[in-house]
Amino acid sequence: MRHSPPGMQDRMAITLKDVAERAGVSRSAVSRTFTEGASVSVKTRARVERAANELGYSPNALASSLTTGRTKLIGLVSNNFHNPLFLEVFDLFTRGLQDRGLRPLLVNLSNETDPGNSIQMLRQYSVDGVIVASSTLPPSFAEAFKTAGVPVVHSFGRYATSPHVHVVGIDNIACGRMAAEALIARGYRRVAFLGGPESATSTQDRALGFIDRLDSEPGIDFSVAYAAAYSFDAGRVQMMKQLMTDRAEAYFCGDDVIALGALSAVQSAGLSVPDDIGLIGLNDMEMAGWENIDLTTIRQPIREIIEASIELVVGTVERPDRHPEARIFPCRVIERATLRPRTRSPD
Amino acid sequence: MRHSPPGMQDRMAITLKDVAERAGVSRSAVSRTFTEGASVSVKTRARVERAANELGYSPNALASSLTTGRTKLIGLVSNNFHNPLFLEVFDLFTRGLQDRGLRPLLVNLSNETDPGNSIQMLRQYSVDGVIVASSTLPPSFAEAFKTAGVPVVHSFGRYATSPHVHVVGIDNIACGRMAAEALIARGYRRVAFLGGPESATSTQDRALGFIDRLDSEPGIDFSVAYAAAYSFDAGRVQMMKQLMTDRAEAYFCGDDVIALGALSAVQSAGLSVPDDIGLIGLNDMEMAGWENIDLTTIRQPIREIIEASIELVVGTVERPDRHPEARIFPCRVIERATLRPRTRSPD
DNA sequence: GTGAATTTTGCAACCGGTTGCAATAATTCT
DNA sequence: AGAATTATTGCAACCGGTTGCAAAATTCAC
Repeated sequence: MRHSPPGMQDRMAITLKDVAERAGVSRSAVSRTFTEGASVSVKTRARVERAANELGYSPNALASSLTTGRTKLIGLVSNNFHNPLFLEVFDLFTRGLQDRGLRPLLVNLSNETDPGNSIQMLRQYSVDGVIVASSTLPPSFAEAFKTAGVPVVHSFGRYATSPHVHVVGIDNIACGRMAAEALIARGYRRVAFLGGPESATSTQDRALGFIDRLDSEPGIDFSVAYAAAYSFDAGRVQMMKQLMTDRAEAYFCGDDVIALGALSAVQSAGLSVPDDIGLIGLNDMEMAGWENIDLTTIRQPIREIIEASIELVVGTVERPDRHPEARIFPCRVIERATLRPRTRSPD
Repeated sequence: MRHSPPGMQDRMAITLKDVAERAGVSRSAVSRTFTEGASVSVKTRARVERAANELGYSPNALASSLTTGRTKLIGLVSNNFHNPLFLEVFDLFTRGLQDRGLRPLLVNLSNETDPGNSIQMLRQYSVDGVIVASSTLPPSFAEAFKTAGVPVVHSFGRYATSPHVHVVGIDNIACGRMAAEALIARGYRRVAFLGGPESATSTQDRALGFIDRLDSEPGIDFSVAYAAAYSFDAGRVQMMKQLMTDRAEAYFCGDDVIALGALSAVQSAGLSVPDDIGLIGLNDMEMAGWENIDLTTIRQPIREIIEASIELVVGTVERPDRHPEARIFPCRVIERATLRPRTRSPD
């Protein structure tokens, strides 16, 4: 009664040995049948495959990882679970990894800021590599993985001239300049940066570039403010404050989701965009293109960034001593409806 | 030169044996030190822990799974990577699982519809259990896991009176009725259902309930339409069509994200909400509360659903023969600004 | 201090695979 | 056909842990 009746899926899984016995071959033969490029005659292979099918066998990836040293597990760690952009990011990462036969082990470090725990747990699971997908974590976070001997890529990380780990992303300083440029070209004279959290390197760099470009432009007034997080609420709250105090003609928001929050604040205040206030975001997330939002923004090529990240992590798994690399992708302004038209033609 | 200098992290990981040698005890002793409730004297434990710290040892979870039969890996499978609600869902799932020492292995089946591959791969990785988080997959999908002997919970799945697998979610039929009720109470006489994909059980049930309630209400005209997906674009496109043909006074949208698409279409057409057209969504995703959206909607208690799902999958891992259960959580209307005020008081 | 009861410990086998190596079988060449 | 070469196969050890069992060490009771 307890022992499953014939034909019924048994509780415990079928193993190599079962297949070997059924096919009348050694366990090695079975193993070889399922290993790419191993030496098996067509005859045995056929026999094994038949037996395997009849039994419904599929090899245990974890057991084999023990000897091969590869789990095909990739840690995907992020702390961005409130920015809708990251749904797209997770979509692309999971698909991209799956397409290469890799499995994402998702780590949410919304609370944590210390890499220690994540590193420990990801090592326990012998992940082949790790992708840190976050622009709000410091470079040291990703570096800690490297120090621990885990191949790592920091996606959306800070571009350093001599990086310690692989970084894939954009040149945030250049983006800041680009935003300044866009505002100048539209004749705005009083502008401001409405950034994400000040501690994020991405925010810092965007501010840097923005300020740098404006400094070299005579007759422009500008200010800088930071939202508490890359989130709608934080953007809205911060924009509310701006509206009460020193209101600018146009804002460069450090992220689309902050721009959306700002937009909401502006509308609540009974002002209109772009007539009263201009807004430009950064990212070009899906929602930015929605017709009732229609946000002018700087597009960050996330598909390319994610593809490159995966490629890089795979490469590093194969050659762990590979020299750290920074892959930076160009951004460009997407013209929509939250800035007034250009008054100057492009340079 | 090749062999790492003392003090430096060696390429290959530290194993049980290394620790045992250093501590001068047997491998069993080390294993026991790291196993909850095993018999070790305080003295050996101390010795082992010291050695382990010095070497930076942490046990290999995969190797131990081989004998314990538990990986603490939970497959989290979904096909909803375009509905912002699911970023919240993933956030809550990953956090909830992590808090219990479980690791989510994320599976994106945006393309796939056949459970075969996912089942195979999740079995290869010996996941302890699987959570299918989707309202657009048929019950048979989750059942296939069960048939394969994998503990499974279907979150956001269809409520069946005699379920074959654990289901956690809401009573979609009741929600449909609730929506109808809300529209009736506000005096709308020409109403419509603007659902998600017709193949999704959630859509079907919401339609069912909606129609059922309206059928029993004299003097109400209603129609039914379906968007191609649970996405903004699909909602917008479908609403455009509605506006060209038989326009209703108010729409029950099968999901918030569809409601947002519809809202966009309405606004593009130069109409206003709720003056010209009323909208009620379903889910109450974060964005629905954003002040410039302010969508009236039916709240689905996702925190509770996710908590229950995790609890249920954990329970099923412990007792695989546990009787399938349906946990249904109540929903309620969240009053915001996309329906005109009630004309009747609540019953 | 002695014997019994209880803890702690190590041995060895096992979890489900992989792989170097030597033995065997199948081909190829002369 | 026989020797030389090449392809296939099984054995046995190993990957990094766990665990039943019996031996050794402690603790307890008297």
